[in-house]
Amino acid sequence: MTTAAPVPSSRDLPHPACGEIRLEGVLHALSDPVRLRIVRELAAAGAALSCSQFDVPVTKSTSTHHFRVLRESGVIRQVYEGTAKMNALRRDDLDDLFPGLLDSLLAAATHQADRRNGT
Amino acid sequence: MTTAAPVPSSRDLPHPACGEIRLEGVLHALSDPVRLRIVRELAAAGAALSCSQFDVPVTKSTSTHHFRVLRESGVIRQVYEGTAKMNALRRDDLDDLFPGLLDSLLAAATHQADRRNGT
DNA sequence: CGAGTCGTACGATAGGCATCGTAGTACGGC
DNA sequence: GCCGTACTACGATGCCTATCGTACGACTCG
Repeated sequence: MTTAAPVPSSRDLPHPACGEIRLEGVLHALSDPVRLRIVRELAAAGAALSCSQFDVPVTKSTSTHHFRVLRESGVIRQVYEGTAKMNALRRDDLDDLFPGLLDSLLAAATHQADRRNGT
Repeated sequence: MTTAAPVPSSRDLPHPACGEIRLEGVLHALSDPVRLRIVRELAAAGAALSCSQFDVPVTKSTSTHHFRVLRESGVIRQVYEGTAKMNALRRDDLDDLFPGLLDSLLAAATHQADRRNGT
């Protein structure tokens, strides 16, 4: 099981409540190519991933920055698990707030990537 | 009639071709509250509007800037008609490139506005 | 032609932000 | 206790951008 053995490791991170998530913030978060890529990998994985498992073309400190932007805008949820920091899409919250938006965005990103890959 | 007598008035404006429209650019354009508001008004109107018909809380020169960002990102199309500059959503192009995205975005914006208005 | 309206161009300004490097903290294993 | 790993915090830097005011160009109407 994935949701029943947290042991959340004392360190906690601030997340916006559902009511605090702003559409503009989500769009801004996803308008950066690096962050869009992170979200796409996260959606493709369908599960939480540690920061180091992502394939992004920036240094660690920059990627820390991007993960924070994603968390503070409400796109992902971050939880420490030992030395690793696990990242998960807030799909349920986003689907509740903005029905269909996340799927459209992911589909659009895939569509665009396919087109640029020459079909 | 409104759609059959162009006489485009010599002044032409550069627009990105469909293939040049980037998802990141569209999201960035819509991540600004002023521009999101413009797009919502445009979608609600369902027709082209002149710049001065929008209710935005910025000066003219700033609104010129926002309209240009929207045009250069591929979200709207701008055409001169006499002294007025008509703005129209590129709904067909966007729907073709990113199916369902625009509708999800507009629905999300409306949903959020309703929630903040206290239903 | 002259005046008024609509929108632009340009410069200035202030703030935001993506990026990096370095130094440091938290945790797990030996 | 010590070391390695994972990630963070902080400061610096350079770019982008949202905002404005002012001066100007394009067009319409009298």
